[in-house]
Amino acid sequence: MTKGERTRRRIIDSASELFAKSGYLAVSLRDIAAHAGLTHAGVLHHFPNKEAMLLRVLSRRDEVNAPLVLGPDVDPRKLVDNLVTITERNTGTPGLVALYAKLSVEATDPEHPAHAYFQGRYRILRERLTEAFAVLLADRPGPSPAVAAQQLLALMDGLQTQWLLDPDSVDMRAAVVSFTRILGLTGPECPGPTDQS
Amino acid sequence: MTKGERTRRRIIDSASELFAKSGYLAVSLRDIAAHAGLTHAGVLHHFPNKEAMLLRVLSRRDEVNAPLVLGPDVDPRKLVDNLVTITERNTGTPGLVALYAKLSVEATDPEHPAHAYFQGRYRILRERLTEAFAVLLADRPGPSPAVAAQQLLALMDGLQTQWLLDPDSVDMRAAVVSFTRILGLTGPECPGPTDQS
DNA sequence: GTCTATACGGGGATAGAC
DNA sequence: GTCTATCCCCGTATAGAC
Repeated sequence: MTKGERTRRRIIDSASELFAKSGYLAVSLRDIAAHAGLTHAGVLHHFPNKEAMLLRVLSRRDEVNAPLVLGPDVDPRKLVDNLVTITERNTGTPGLVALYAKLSVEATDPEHPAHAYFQGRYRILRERLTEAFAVLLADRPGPSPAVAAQQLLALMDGLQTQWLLDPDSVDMRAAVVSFTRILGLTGPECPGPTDQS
Repeated sequence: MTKGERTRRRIIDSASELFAKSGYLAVSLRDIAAHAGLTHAGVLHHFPNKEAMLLRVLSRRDEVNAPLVLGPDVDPRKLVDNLVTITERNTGTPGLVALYAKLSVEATDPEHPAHAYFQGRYRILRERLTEAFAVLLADRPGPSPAVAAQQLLALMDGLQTQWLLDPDSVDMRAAVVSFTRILGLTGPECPGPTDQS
């Protein structure tokens, strides 16, 4: 591992920690640089701009969550479980949840650097969920697998906004589990992995 | 109408237009001032700071939509219809949808000027929807009225993100109507006001 | 009351020395 | 690869012209 790679890693670790604690806007390049042990100009030698660092932080998180949903070997029932698990896990990292929520909406602007990234991300997620739901919902009344996929993704995103605004107002996990149950994606037996998390 | 009032109006019109196009953070006081035909210091004569302008823009839009949901004389069934109507209407004003979506997520930050505004907005909406659903869902299986309220609001918000990213990927109205139907808020008869919109 | 001119501290980004 | 110095823009504040 070269010196540059080590420095880049230090920078991203610092950015990740500071972003998660205080959000993207409240943290300056000078803050990150100081935390990583160099000047803000030094940081910008390794990343073209602040936003590129943010995207790097987020994509590193995707490397953790993506296999739970997009992996080749997750069967439909397990995929639904994993979505609940991700929702649970999100409850522990409000900083990162806020970052993702902010970026996905900002990226709504076609000129935004992350526009294509999020377009592709949602398209792939919808496709993957549609496939899984087609199996689980075969011949059930209610929405088509494609619509159910849109709905579940939208629900998860929208719940985050309400939860970030007022954490006590919403139980994200309960709302997601409840939705999978009315759709018929989950049996009424057990709400997921465990009830305590 | 005094000269001051006309200027204030011009400023808010400009701010509304620019915020809708680019979001709150990306638009500067100098941008707004130039669009309204004065200097940024002139703008700050009419509004104490940028935050006050934002809140003024938000409250002006609420004057249109709020009666459809929060009005004292909307009965439960009509309220559900109105939510579908708002969803339909949103399809025609992507700029305003983007503004609200961006702001509601930005405002997740406790330091954000509109934080309290959006906290209160969601709280009231949840309360109002919970009351209405309590009537419509009496003794039905599925989520409690409170959870159903959280879910429907979350669904509407999340659909907007997907729709703004890729308008052809999602039919917001269809997804909302479908959801009200599985909940049992709407009978299977008619999907709402009309099917063509 | 309405507005311009100007200044301050802090932000992201760039140029060029070392 | 990292620094210092610099640039321009931001929100905000004040002084003063009309």
